[in-house]
Amino acid sequence: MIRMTEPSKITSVPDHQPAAGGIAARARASVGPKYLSGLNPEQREAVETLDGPVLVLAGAGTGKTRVLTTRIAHILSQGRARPAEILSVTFTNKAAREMKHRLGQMLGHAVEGMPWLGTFHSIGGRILRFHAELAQLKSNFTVLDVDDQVRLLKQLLQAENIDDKRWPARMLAGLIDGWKNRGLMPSQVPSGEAAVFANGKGGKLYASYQERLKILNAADFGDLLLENIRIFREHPDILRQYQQRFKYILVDEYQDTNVAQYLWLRLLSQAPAKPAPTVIPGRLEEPNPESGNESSARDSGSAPAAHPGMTASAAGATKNICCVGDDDQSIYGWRGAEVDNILRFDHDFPGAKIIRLERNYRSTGHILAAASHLIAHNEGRLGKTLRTEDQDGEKVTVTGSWDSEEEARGIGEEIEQLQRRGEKLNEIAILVRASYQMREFEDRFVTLGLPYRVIGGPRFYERAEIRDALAYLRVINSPADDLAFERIVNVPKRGLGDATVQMLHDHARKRRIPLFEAARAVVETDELKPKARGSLRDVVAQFDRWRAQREVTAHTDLAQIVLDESGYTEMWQKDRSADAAGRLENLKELVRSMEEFENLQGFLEHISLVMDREGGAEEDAVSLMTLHSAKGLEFDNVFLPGWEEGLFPSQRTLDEQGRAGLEEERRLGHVGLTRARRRAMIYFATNRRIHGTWSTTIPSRFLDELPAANVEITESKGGSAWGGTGGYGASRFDDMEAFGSSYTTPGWQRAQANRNRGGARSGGGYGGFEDETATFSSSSSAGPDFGSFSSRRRGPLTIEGELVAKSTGTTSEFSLSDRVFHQKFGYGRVTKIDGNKLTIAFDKAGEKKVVDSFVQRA
DNA sequence: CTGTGACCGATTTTT
DNA sequence: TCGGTCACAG
Repeated sequence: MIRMTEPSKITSVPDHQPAAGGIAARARASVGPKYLSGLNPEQREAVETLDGPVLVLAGAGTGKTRVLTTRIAHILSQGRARPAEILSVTFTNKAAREMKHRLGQMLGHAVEGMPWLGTFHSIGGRILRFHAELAQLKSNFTVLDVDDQVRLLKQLLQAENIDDKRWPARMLAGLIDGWKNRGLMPSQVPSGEAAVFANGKGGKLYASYQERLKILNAADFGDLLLENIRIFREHPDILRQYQQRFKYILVDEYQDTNVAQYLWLRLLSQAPAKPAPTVIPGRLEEPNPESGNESSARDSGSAPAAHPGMTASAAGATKNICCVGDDDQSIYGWRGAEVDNILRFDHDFPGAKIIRLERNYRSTGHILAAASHLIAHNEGRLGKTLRTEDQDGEKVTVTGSWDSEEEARGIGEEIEQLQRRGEKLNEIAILVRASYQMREFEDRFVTLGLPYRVIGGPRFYERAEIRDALAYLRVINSPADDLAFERIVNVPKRGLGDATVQMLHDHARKRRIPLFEAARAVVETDELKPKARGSLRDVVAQFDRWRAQREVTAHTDLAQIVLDESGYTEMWQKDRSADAAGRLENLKELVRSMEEFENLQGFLEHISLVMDREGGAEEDAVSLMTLHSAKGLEFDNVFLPGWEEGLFPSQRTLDEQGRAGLEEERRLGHVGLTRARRRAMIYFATNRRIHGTWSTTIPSRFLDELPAANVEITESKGGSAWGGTGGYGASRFDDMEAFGSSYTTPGWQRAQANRNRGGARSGGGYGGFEDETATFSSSSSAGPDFGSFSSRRRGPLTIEGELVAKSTGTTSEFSLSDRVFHQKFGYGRVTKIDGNKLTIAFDKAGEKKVVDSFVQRA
């Protein structure tokens, strides 16, 4: 492995000063090394606490990445480990790149020597390639994308004679993904859960899917970790090898880890077992969520002894693992992230040191106060109190408008106003809950001629043209890649439709050969009509030729040749649709990006893990994105439209996840607010068109949860706020008392009423928060005031019932055909049970899916 | 095998 | 309302 250049290269600035005494010398001085200066005491503690497990609770804008990178620099400069002995994982390629970049600035070019800095999946994939044969794979296995997965599952469904209308392949893909996220191999899936798909065939399908993957020499994303876990468990010697290698482990965004990632980390973070491998205790043995008692044990109080075996053998046996995260920013529960992981850290890693980073360097006082007060309504949290030494700044504004169109118009005007005041468009973002909200803004911006860019959306490697191109290359690289072959055999159109593919399948299965070889054989027979036979023969011949050329042509050139000769480029050139040009551009970009890799093989191995959305983003433009994709970003000015019940918090989340869902939505609100440096502007509309039909909405309950002292209710656009640009008649609002200076909208009133009812927890998902009216004096006193508020909230770290129930998949306490009552839908009868989700036939409201905590026995 | 109309169903997204 | 998927006709 590449050695770090020299310790003395470490500086806190990118320049290369000779640094006579070197870092080590300075480290011994009381001041400490230079890179530590400029850290606040908590940050510094997080960097310097090198031994044992550490959890850094890093609130929004508190310098989390800085801590992570400085910690690595510190480990290296102290000579604690060499670069190749540090495992550092992130979730996204973007985060990994950012860390590499920052490290590069601190260390010079030593980053080259950090081979284990990457995403969970890329590192898992890397490890899996080393031991592929232990997973019945070859080291050049393919990583499947979602399309491939679905296509494969469709075939399995057909083979099993299952109606893929009633039981869509996508749904099965989702289930399998969920199981893999939870670390479950086919045999470990709780039978109840395996049965929910296709009348009990779910588990069997999962098993045969895995078998097919091995035959295809392929792995899906979930396998990259799951197969690691399996290998580590079955081969303690291999595990030990990695445990010995990784002296330090760092994890970014720990609140987003799922069970599989947690298990993976747990395995790697145990100190290497010396004698016979001891069984690693606690959750490791039973990722099986059916043992739902675990949670209550965990919950029932102060007993770290809930993991008896672990405390015994793990005390002092856990290595140096440092997880950084923020429970208040956990917004990916719906895709398998376990807030539990972070909430339970000190149980899982006994003796863990917990460090809170609470000084925020991003937002002004009012914004921070609003965000803190909002999130304080959550119960399942570890509790942090963000503070700033910045000025109060402007209050968070809340603006109501008549409908979503009005809302878009108002925001458009406000943006123009900001622009006139000299704000950069790059410093303005609109964060929506759901992507369908974006359309209205796009329309408006197009009319205004306001440059904007949508962030998120389909990623580069998810685009059809990229996948097609990759499929061509995959078939060249591995002729047995049936999924890739199937994808492009008729792209561009060659008259080789379903019928032909079906017969190739039959052939291939009978002779146990890949589709490509089947095609070669079939061409020699007269089973196909002359036309199809001719095109198929051409295809086979073309691939043979490309494979031969591979030996003598650079891989980038080969790619270009393939795209041209296959007619793929031409297909898009002929295409008259608006995005055809962009697709051709993407193809060029793909070919260009291949240069970074040595050969086709290397390119294909990494591409599915590393490809990212395009960079671009040079010109000045407003950013439009979902709240989810805004995590990790910051802007001077942030617009938060659509704060209405049903949309935000999303009704669906509430229905499906109950209270845990509400808390996750609230965290989303917290994430949104904390994106803003100087101005946060919230909007709600009274009427919104959802799926085509207009409906009247009420303001989000989250508005009620904002502290009055830091919020200003403004009139909708064009009005007094900045002197009135006239233009549109603001008059419609003049009559509405709603937009005066106090909380008097119907929603507010309803909310007040509900709140006063108090206690009725299980009713509508509304908790009763007695201290609603707690006023936050503005933020000069923010520190102490927050402190007292939060410390009142920071009770025992128990997790609210549903949260646990949801994350551990316990089964419902209800049984089929129970008679139940629901606050909103009235009486009904349970017709289906899926974990804690019930399907209930209501007497009046019809059949609905609800979370069990929302109903009571009637 | 391909192009056209009916129909269903609608969050959030990374790897 | 809109867009994707599916059955059917050519």
